Amino acid sequence: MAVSDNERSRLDDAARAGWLYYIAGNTQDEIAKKLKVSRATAQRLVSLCLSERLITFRLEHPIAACMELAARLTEKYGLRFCEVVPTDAAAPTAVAGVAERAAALLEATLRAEKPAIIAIGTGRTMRAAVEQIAPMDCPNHQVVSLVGNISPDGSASFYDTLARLADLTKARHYPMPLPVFLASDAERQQVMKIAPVSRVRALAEKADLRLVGIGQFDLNAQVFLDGFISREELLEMLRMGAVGEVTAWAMDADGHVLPGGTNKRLTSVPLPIPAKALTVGAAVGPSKVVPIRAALKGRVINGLITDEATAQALLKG
Amino acid sequence: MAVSDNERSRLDDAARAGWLYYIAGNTQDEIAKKLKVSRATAQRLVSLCLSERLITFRLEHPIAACMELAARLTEKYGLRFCEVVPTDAAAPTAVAGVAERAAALLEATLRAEKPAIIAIGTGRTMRAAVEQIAPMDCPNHQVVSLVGNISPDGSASFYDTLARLADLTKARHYPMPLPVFLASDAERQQVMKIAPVSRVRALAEKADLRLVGIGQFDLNAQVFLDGFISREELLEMLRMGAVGEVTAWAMDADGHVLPGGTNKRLTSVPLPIPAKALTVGAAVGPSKVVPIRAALKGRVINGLITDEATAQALLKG
DNA sequence: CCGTATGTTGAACGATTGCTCGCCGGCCGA
DNA sequence: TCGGCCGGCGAGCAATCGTTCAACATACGG
Repeated sequence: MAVSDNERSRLDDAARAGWLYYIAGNTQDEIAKKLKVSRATAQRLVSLCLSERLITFRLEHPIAACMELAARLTEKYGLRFCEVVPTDAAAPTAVAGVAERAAALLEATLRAEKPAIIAIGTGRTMRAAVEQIAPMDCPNHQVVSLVGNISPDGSASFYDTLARLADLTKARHYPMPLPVFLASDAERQQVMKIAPVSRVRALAEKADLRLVGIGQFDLNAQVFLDGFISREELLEMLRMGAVGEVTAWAMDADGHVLPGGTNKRLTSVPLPIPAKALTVGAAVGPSKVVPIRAALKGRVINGLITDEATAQALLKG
Repeated sequence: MAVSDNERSRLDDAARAGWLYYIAGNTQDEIAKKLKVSRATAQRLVSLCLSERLITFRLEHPIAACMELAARLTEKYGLRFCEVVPTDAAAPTAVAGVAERAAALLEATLRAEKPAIIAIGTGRTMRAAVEQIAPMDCPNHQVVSLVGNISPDGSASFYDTLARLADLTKARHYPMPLPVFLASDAERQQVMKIAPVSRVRALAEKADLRLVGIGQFDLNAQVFLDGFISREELLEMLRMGAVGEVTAWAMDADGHVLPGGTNKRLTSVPLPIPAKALTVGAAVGPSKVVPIRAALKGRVINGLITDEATAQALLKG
């Protein structure tokens, strides 16, 4: 209790420091005086406030060039939602920008009165997006996972996006209590029948918003790097034309979900084609251009969050 | 048109700069390189982004609301000190929160090198504040009472805030060795002259910090409930406009200390109007709103410790 | 065409900030 | 109980930032 009290008051102070710094525009020296701590501590508090995401930045101004790109993408692919953020030339694959927009989308949905069901995928971008969410109280909303949360070694300990999201928002959450891949189609058929799984799938299918990452499907495919599928399987999928994946469903260049290979033992919630509910993909970087284009062509997604450079590349194709 | 284009693109650049700075975490040097401008210009763009409110900060922490309220109260009433603590919805008149802050203020003052004189009032809040003080060794400081410490029945045995404070801090202490009320103005005049009393008053007038409770003045007035004044006197004071009290000095709604009635036989140290030394009032609860507002209006206090709900009510008036 | 008024720019410098390092006090295991 | 470990703290320093200033560009009126 004493620990959590300490913890509490430290975060309180961090929030105070952050408020004084970013909102009231005090210098760290002034903050130090006001909170009666050394300047070094004031600095630590401000930085704690940042790292604990007590404070978040939101850019309100639509940048013309980005708007333009978003409009053209919307037009070209008949999107229901599209946001383009500036590219950071020095770090063209940095997810901070799209993560921030994805977080904004999540927050907007969660802040709505009407109880919403939000389905979410996995990956670096989703993780970063959830990290950006400001703590809030949304017990009326439900968040559900589109992808199994158990890794090949049987642990559920790798970073759990859904749990973190639920933690921050107090929304009811429904993880998919399965390995991402099972051993065979037969095993999958069986498992799909068990109540907790079918319940999660049913919920996911009613989702008002699906937010997913988009992965490349090549020698750097995340499912391969993480050891979910073997090299042989990867190569077979590539032979079958796989270029990208959404919630681990491998797709070819036209966005058709491949009927065989590892897709046969994948437990992710199926992708309605064309996407019915608002389904937003978020990804940046040269290596994501082909997969994103595939997902767009195949109507796997009907919303997109990306950056300027990627948007430009998508429009060139 | 050229102007508005310029304007537009400048704001665009500002937004970009702000994005790169706050969201992507670039330094201004990096931004300067990316936008191909000098660092000075990059700085100007970031600062423009701020001043044009292209970017906003959102602090999602209960403390944020408190800070905001404190800032507004400080502004509205020209305060030198203001703290707002979260309201405990389950116990809107609980003094724990403000007591803790009041204790922190006392401790901060006592911890200072420079010998300080602290004058203190009475009441539930003061008592709770003193209870929160951590024992410390401050023989160089002096604490003095603003209110007599003898109750109507002649005993000095009721809870003695000052003695407890002195006990915890080892500070030299100067109680006011008088009944709170004497029988008449004449008697008061006489008693004021005796050395111990005038010494305490002289000391109190030099106090670096005055910390006082703020009381309502109605049928639940503490001075009435404790039997210091009669029902008839209370009613007379109410007819004269009394709404609240600070160190038992009855004030009207504008914070003017009433010239007659029970104030004529009150022994409390007079309230300099407007308050000169840092004079902090501490109070919480719906019934305290009117008295606090009076004290603020009348410049009886120039510092305040209260809670969110009370602060909100004060700002509405 | 010139001179002035206005505004923008980058260099420079002082202020502010972030970070590293050594120190201290509390906590845990021996 | 004692030593070692760990986390937090402040001193000090290097990086970063904010502002001033003089120079330069541009617009505009004479």
